[in-house]
Amino acid sequence: MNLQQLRFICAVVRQNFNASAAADSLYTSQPGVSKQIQLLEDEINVALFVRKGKRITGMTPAGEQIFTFAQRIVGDIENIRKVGQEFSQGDCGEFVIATTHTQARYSLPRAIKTFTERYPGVQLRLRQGNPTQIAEMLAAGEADVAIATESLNSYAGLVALPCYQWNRAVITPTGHPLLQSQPLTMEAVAAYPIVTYDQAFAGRSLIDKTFADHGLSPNIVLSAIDSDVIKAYVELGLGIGIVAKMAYDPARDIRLEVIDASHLFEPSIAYLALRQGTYLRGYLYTFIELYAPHLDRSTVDKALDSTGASRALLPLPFSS
Amino acid sequence: MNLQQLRFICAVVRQNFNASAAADSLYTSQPGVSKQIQLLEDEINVALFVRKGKRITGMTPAGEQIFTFAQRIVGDIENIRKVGQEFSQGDCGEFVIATTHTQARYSLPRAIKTFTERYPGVQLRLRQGNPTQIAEMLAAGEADVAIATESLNSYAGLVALPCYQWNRAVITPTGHPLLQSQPLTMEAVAAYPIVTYDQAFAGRSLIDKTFADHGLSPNIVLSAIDSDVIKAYVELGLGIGIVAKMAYDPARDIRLEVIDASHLFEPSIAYLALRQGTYLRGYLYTFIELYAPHLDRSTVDKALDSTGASRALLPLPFSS
DNA sequence: ACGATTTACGACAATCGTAACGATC
DNA sequence: GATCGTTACGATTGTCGTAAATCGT
Repeated sequence: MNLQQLRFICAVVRQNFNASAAADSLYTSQPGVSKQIQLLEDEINVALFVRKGKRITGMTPAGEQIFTFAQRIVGDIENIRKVGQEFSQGDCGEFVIATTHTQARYSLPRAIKTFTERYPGVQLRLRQGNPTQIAEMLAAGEADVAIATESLNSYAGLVALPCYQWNRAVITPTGHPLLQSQPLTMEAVAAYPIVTYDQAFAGRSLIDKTFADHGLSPNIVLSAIDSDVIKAYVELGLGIGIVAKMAYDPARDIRLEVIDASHLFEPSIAYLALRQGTYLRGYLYTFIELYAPHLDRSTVDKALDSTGASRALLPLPFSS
Repeated sequence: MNLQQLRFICAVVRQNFNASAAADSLYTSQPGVSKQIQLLEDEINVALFVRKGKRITGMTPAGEQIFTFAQRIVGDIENIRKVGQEFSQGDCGEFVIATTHTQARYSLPRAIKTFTERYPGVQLRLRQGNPTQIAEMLAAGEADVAIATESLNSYAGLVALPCYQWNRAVITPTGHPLLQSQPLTMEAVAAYPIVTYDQAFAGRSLIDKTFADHGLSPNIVLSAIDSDVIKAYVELGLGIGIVAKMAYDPARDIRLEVIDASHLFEPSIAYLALRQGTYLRGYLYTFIELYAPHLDRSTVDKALDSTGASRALLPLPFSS
């Protein structure tokens, strides 16, 4: 048995039981992958994969059990590498944040600016995607942290930490009639065509739910994945926008006006997610605390090696 | 990086930083061990061991961190092997119980008899030792379970499950004057020379504490590690014995008489310990349930992957 | 001076990639 | 017929053990 064999198993599973794709993802030849897997199966005397003729279609029960261990092993190998870097290179390395446009554009810049100043040696990379992609990147080890509002807690093996609450605002072109209706009501909002986030983004599901709870069927004329696109179309007069309040910048958005909608929609919580059982480089703790000051090192550590049950025990983040 | 290197690290640590002993324990040459460790140190760019000249004396901080991961990896490798055996060989394999004489002689036989009948293919081995040795055997992977009354919970990485309560009895030669003093008191017991368990065995510490709490200084003329030796010396008239009640067998011990001492000493609890994070063969669950019926599979699983905090949540065992 | 670790070197084994083959959809 | 997995084989690499050198107690 050797590490390569375990890596191959994990890759084949991750690539939906496609050995060729697994070989590509590990920059090696496909026959090598097949052979090593067979060698391992011979050694432990159990078939790991279900084969239909020559095609791999799934896992045996034994394979599933072994896969969980193999996963943890390759994760630990990665951890060992990180410890090595931490002690040899100190504050150098690569740091990949998987996040959504909204977070990247509006909530992260301040923390990232301070971070890059403090750690000039750390190569910072932002990878954008929808919440599902983000969770997959994190789970696959392609990112060190994931930051988003939704669907980070559904993935097994990930731990989501609440970072901050945020509220929504309605944006309109200047001089829009909605600006007169104070206080703002759901009914008033629903009377106009709406531009807002795409499904599965930035709490869109909560927006839908709130309208539904009021018995309203809003006319969503356009949905987009990022606030800037939404703002652009609102400026064009396509409709009013519902966006994260933090996305409105009075200095820049001179052709838009904003109406606070905190009282209409429940606040959403942005989460920062980590893989369970990963070794965190020192600068990662610093970054997390810069981004969400209540998440200090010991809090993160506690959440990280708990089996997820303690998520509810985490301190509630401040409201903003 | 490869598995052998990680095995070597674990062995060197376990052998108190003696590379030669580590090599022996893994049936390989010592230069190979040194070389592989150096290669790994080069690869991750960090010294793992502190060397005084050419002698290995300890670990660096990085080494300690890496060691914990290496340990888990080699454990998981073992787990994978076990899964393989479980599915390929079914009810075959080796099963090592590390335990004390008292447990082996008096509490285990019934469960073991049923077990061996049900699993004729399983090679059962009993390894005796004092509680510390037992815990070490288990931690080192030389045993699958450990069963003892004391000091199994002190070891990190082990999970101790309460199995049953047991009480003590005083044994005397036939016709001993102590048999007249009913009910039995601590003072009456302390009036005679005593033969009982050795330090660190079978709740000896509790016996000492109980005497001390009564302000008594008993005359312990002999201490032994097993009940049979104690009984032999009591038969010879060396003194009265304090033993586990289950150690008295009215049919065999015809030259001895017994007085229940359950009201004098708090009951002790026998624990069954497992390594955290180990994969348990199916027959192991069966054995545990045979030995302690309240420890069914799901209870054991829960205790096994919790971080130890849930020990207190386990159901209290029945009294016997 | 002895025990323990590192260095050097040679034999062996394992892995990897290319190429060809067989099966499945 | 295109994709996917297995088999075959040669080149390379890496690992292991013996022997010798070096260091520290």
